[in-house]
Amino acid sequence: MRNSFVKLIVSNAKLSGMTCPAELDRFEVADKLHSAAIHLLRHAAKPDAQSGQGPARLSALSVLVFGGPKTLGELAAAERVKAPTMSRIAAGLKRAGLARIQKDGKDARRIQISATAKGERVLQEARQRRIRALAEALAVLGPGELTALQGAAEIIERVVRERVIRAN
Amino acid sequence: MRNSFVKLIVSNAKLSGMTCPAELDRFEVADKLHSAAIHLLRHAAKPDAQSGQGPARLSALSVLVFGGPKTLGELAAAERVKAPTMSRIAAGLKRAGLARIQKDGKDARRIQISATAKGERVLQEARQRRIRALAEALAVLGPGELTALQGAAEIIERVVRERVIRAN
DNA sequence: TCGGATATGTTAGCCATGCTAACGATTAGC
DNA sequence: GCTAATCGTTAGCATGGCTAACATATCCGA
Repeated sequence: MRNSFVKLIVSNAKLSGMTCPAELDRFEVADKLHSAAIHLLRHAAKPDAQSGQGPARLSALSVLVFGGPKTLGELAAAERVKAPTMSRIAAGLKRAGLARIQKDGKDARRIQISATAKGERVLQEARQRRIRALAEALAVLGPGELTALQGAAEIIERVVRERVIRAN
Repeated sequence: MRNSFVKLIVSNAKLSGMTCPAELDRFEVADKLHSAAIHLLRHAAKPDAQSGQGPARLSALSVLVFGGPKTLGELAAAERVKAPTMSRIAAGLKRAGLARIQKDGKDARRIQISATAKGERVLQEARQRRIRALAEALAVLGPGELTALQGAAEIIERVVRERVIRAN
């Protein structure tokens, strides 16, 4: 999936249709952000391989660890994935001993998926490795730059959340 | 792959070992950035599906369009992917008429991969859709927030680039 | 110059992750 | 109670990562 979209102001201008300066800026910022996000995630993803689990499983496991037990449908929705995909991910987590699957007492169609102690440990270790790798990279920054990044992260979350809500 | 690592200050403190406030901040910022990057890319990736090409192909194609013709090895290195993987991606691009593959005159082992006119068009359209989706999301922001995001993107690029160089 | 080492791609085959279609079982609702 | 909706699974397809093993081609040292 690895990427490297070169940032060309020229092509941004072409894309935006040269409408106005504000428009141009948005496109430029969007392009830079996209590239930065790709590079940041590529950097952060490296340590995850050590866990022996794929990204989909780690991600689903994190939902279970931080969000508590979920039915398959809930987990699929949380991960924005279709039910068959999550069915397979859950089976993989169970096979690896990271999650348990129990019947729902009230609705026999449903299943309850929850993280095991081993699952919690594996997730925390993977998370620790990933965040530590990023945090080490951030160690070269001063407090002002850290604050800028934190603010940017919050802006991004807000913007994306608004879009998602509008889309639904 | 979809993710949603919940940000818990408590667990950050646990991860950092409670060494000092600056350490804690780095972990917190790292976690927020990671989450924001995932959500941003998830948002930006949606329009790409319209192109009918997978992300790996689009990404490799962008390298060809913006970086010019490449040998398979060069393209694999640019995408941080092994040769067999890029071999298959290149075959897919050729099959879709987005790239051409020519023999290298000087070294018969090598091949030259380059984007076709159709490839350029398809990439620009996909890129346009993707960046436009992001730019629309950014439309709710004021100039100060845009500037903050741009600065953050530059900081991220700098930090990650330094790490990559150091790792090599 | 020749022959082994190195470099470059390809093929085969594994696994993980996404999807849709089709199905089985269960529950809800009229 | 019968029909329709819901929930999960299975089967099958495509993409995209990997390693191992291979075929060529080039390089380099004896």
